[in-house]
Amino acid sequence: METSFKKTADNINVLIADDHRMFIDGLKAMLTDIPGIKVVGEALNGQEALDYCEARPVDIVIMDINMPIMDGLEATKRLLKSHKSLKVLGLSMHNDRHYISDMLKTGAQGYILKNTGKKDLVLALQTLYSGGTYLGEEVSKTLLTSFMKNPSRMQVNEKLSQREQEVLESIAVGHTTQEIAEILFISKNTVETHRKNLLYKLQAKNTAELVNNAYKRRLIG
Amino acid sequence: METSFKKTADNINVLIADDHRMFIDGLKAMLTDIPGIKVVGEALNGQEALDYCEARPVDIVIMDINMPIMDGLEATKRLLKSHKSLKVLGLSMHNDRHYISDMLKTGAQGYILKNTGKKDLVLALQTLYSGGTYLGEEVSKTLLTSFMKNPSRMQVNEKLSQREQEVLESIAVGHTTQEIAEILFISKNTVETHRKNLLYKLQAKNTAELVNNAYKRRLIG
DNA sequence: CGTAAAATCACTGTTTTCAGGGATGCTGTT
DNA sequence: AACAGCATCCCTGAAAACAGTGATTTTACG
Repeated sequence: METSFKKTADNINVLIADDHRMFIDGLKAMLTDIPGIKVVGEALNGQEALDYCEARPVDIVIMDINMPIMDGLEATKRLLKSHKSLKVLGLSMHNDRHYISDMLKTGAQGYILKNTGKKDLVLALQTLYSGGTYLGEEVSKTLLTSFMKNPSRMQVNEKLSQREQEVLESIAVGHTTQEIAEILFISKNTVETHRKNLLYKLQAKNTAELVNNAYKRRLIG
Repeated sequence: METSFKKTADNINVLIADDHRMFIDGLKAMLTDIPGIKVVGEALNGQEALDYCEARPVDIVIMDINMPIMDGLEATKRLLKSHKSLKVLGLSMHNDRHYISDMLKTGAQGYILKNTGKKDLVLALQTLYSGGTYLGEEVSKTLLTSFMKNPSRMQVNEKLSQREQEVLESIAVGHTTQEIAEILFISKNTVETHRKNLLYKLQAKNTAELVNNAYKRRLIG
């Protein structure tokens, strides 16, 4: 339970994590004249976001998903583990089912697209701060149509193992099974097994579709 | 001095074209306090940028490459055809050789990444306004290393024919040569020839790399 | 400690891709 | 008329991918 005393007069301390500095600067400039919201820091990758939150109090992290060093998903997971009261507002340019559900599964309380306007951004921050969940309009639609289409199938085989990921990337750059075997110091047979599992997990019937689906699900790119 | 006031027309009239409204707002906020630069308008796609430039005088267009309706390349081409004195500053998050060279070939006088800071952005705008060309530091590096690696080959085979494009897309979604032949009502041999030419043009050694490279060059996706 | 998931390896046989030639007709341009 | 580019078609042989099974070892976790 929260205290009976609401701290409405207090500023919401916001940390922006995005690898595009221009975007950070823009957001900061955009939020300066919003009363009740204060951008207290910025981070160019997940690791920096973690470091910052260790050092200073933060209410909400606006978290980009695609970042170098440590991406937004991993950063969110770790952040929420150590800072229970922290809120994370997922931010991405991709209105993609996998993106959104990954972020929400990880514990983010909100998800907005980069084409969101100032108004909705502020609304999202306020909603999260008061304990709610915010999804942009387009995002909600995507999630809904996604649920409609999916008769509960094909949910199990979502994540790839470490090894599968490595094989996938190697396939994508054009290596043959034999070459991959040599690169990873394993048998050709093993690579074929991984390839087989990849085809199944990504519902592809050959390498071409495999790479294509991997791009669509942002497993590579 | 001729007049007590310098011509305020010294202001650089900037139009921002980007499909992410949040980014536009951010940029605008970021440039408001820069003397000599004035953001006079915004466009969410290439078509809007064209329309705006027809209606009002613009010095520089900050042009995102990936936009719906009409992308930055096409918009730049058309803009420069009708407005000779206009400058275009290419903007993208991709530090990719093909992106950069496409944009420059189209006639853009500058190219910066979305992780550019305010300082460099202003510098870029001023450089372009005074007739120069501006490339960000990372961008220059990419271009240089690209030239180093490329002993002048592989420039000719840039564009795909209509048929090749169709075959490429069909390959990407997982169809086999035989299936594509049936879909396009042509012989299997013909499809194989197209596939062969695609592999050559995209410098790939198999379908996996083909799809991968096609994504990188934005031929599909 | 048991179990499940991941990673490893193996074999067989069919299908597909890939490399390498060569050939024709139809465009539009010079 | 000559030329380049595109689309179409054909053939062969080697290499790789794919389908279908089965099995062992390692690792992670409750």
